[in-house]
Amino acid sequence: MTAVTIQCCAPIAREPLSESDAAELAAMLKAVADPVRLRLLSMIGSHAGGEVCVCDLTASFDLTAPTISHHLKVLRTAGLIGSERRGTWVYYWIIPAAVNKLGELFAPLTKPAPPGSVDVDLVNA
Amino acid sequence: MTAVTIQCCAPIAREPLSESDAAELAAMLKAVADPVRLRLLSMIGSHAGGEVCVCDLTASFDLTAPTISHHLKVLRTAGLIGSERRGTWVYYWIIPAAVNKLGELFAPLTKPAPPGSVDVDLVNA
DNA sequence: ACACTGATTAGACAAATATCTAAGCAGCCA
DNA sequence: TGGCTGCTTAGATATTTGTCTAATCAGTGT
Repeated sequence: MTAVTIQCCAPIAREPLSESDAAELAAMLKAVADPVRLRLLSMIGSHAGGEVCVCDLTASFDLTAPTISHHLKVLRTAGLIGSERRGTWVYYWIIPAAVNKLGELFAPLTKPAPPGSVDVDLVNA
Repeated sequence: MTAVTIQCCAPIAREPLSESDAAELAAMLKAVADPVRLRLLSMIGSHAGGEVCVCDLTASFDLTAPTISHHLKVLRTAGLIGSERRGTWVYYWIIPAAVNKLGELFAPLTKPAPPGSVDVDLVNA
C-alpha cells in the first residue's frame, strides 16, 4: 500500500543531516520528547477506531485539562496529530506519515528498506 | 548510569506506553530533540570507520568548544554514543542498539496486520 | 435566554536548558 | 620543566518550557 512516507532524510547513521533538515526534525522530536506527550501520542495512535476523544485522555493523567490541551496543541502544531470538533467533543487522531518520518530517521542500516517494508526483527534476541 | 535497555516498548501506535516507559523514552528523545545534537549524532553515526574525533566535529558548527562538549555529554548520558580518549584526541561512536530502540518506537504497523484486523475504521463504536 | 459541560486560550511563574567565558585537566613535545 | 593543544568542567545568564488558575469559546438542553 506504500504508506505515505514524507520523504525528508536518510537514516541518521547514513549521512550527515543538513542544518535545515536537522532543525525541522528537531522540532518534531521536541514535540514527542516529553513523557506526557509520548503517552498521549501512543494512546491516540493505538486506540481502536483511530480516534480518541479528549475526554478519554484527561482521565489518565494527574494534570489539569488546560495542560493536556497544551500538550495536544504541541503535537498538533508539530504535524503529528490531527483534530476535529464534533458536537460537544473534540477528537484526535494520529498522522502516520509524520510518525513514519521519525521512524525512518532512526532506522537501522542493516537493511536499506524501501518505504512500506520495514523488517526490523532484531528484537527477537 | 543510563541503564542500557535494548528492548523496551512496542511501537507507539500499537499500545499505550506505560508511565515509566514513557519517561525513559522521553529522556532519550530529549537528547536528540535538538538541531545541534541531531547533526552531531548523524555525523558520528554516518562517519566511515565508525568513530569521529571531536576535533572533526567542532569545525562544522558556529559554536564554542564547551558547547559542543556539552551536547556530546547529553548524548552520551542518554546512552546514544560512547567515547574514549586516545592520546591527544577523544573519539566518539554511535551505539546502534539505543538508536534502534527509537526507531522501533516509531515503526509503522504495516506488518502485524492479520486479515480483518482493526485498521482505520471511522466507525464510532 | 439561560445554565451547564467540554475544551481551548491567556497570563503568570518555577524549573529546565542552551549558550557563553573562565578555569581545569590530559597528553604531547622541545 | 615548561609551554602548547585538545577537550571537559564550573559558573553565570537569557531563553524556553511545563504547569497552574482564571477567563473565554463552542454546543447542548432546558
